[in-house]
Amino acid sequence: MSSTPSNPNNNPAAANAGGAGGSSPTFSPLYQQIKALITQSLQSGEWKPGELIPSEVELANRFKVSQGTVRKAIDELAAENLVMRKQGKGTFVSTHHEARAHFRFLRLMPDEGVPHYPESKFIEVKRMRAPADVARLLDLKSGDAVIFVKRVQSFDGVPTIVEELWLPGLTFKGLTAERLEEYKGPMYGLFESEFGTRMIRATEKIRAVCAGADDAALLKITVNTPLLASERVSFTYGDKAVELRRGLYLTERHHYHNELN
Amino acid sequence: MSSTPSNPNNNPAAANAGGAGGSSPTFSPLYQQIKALITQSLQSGEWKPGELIPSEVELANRFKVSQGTVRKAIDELAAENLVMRKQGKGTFVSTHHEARAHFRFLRLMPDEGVPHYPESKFIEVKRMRAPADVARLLDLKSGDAVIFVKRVQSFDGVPTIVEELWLPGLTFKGLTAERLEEYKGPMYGLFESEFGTRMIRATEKIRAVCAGADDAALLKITVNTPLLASERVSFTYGDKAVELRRGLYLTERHHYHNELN
DNA sequence: AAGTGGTCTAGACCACTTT
DNA sequence: AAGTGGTCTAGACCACTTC
Repeated sequence: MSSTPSNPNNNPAAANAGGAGGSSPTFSPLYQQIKALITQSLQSGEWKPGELIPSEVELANRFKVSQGTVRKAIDELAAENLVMRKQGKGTFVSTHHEARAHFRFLRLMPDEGVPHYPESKFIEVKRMRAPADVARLLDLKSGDAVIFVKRVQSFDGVPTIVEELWLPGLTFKGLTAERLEEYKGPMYGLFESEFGTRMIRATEKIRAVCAGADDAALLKITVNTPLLASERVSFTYGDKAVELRRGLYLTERHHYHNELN
Repeated sequence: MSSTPSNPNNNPAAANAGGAGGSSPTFSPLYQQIKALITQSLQSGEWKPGELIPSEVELANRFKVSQGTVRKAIDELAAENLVMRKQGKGTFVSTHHEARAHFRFLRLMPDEGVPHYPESKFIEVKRMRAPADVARLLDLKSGDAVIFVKRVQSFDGVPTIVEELWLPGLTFKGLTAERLEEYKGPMYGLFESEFGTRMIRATEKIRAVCAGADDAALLKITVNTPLLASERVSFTYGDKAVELRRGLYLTERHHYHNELN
């Protein structure tokens, strides 16, 4: 009946994820499909951390959808910290080489003074076979190759954190103590630049423990000093676990900061 | 030049927050103004926790803006957990009387098994004058009346949490031990229903400490057992602090769970 | 001036819930 | 059938950045 030329939303299926059209029983909103396509380009490295991604208009043309649909997709990616929007300039792929990204994962704050990044001293870096518990958390098979890292971090020369890390050997092949020591800044920045693996999310379990003899020596504290113990599993795109990190935090001049929303 | 009748976005100032129009040097997007108006209605109790708020169409008519603008305002309120959308039914004011709300603030999870809410045993409830540190965190004057609460919480009969709370006496006038004891469920639910004060956000500082004699007795553990110590300040609308809570958590069969995004 | 993201509108249709 | 939120489009204009 309508004589107006408008014929919106014929859902041209222009942006399907490349599967066989029609046989898939699962449907999702267009903007979710667009979001998935953009995420794929991020994951594949088509657009690298720190780089500009195509403008909303260009993506809308490419995917044959309206700018508003692309916008909604990017809105969600921005909310998940995968990209950052800058008015007048464009949308950039998030990177760990930024002050603002550092404190998303470093939650230990000084009781007084401004937060800053600690210095690292590496105690041990070696290849080994994954123990059962590590393999389970990293979604590997027991005995698979992993890289083990142990380090102490200090704030203003005061040893405060002892950390042990396990990384999948396949993903981080070639990681050496020298490379770690010469790199300044968060490890996640190195992982992103050198190994193309970007941490985007993590879960953490925290408890209180007493310092053992070894850890007490490293932190220069007395045995049985109470410490925060954190077990963190980090994930990259596709919810793939790529790091297990167990840390002990001295909380005499620092605290773990959290926001409950 | 355009002959089309469309004259959108003349920004009719229909939805200004009631201030003197024109003299204010600060401008904000329309949807932010709408969001502020809706928040005011939430804060004033015009729409109470659990209730349905007016539909998007009705709010759009009321504020003389498009439905899309109201939608964007509500989108943000939903992201902040102030309201909950339910397709086909409407938008509801969030409430602490819900299973899904409980675990936003209770982060202590069992190492094994499904999370559930602990039972409370109240040790002490009294009115007192705010010590300096409490007053500072609650934005009161030192010596102002506060209500002090101390309780022990148990999971399956195992004492696990010792908590001390300080509440502004003015806001929580009439809070008694009896009322607390007969109430089942999270305190935030009681605060919301009985005192019209809804917690919407909190910040937390966490450290590791050793159990002292008193706390060890309450938790039935030995002195010097390591415990998680949490200091939480909770806020209601307008970033007003309304609770200080200091908790000690036994983390032998539980852990503090956190998601880093 | 041109390009980018940010806001706002108007209208269509869809999915879900209730009557 | 009517009402709600959810998706999608098309187009206008604004604010900011760069050329």
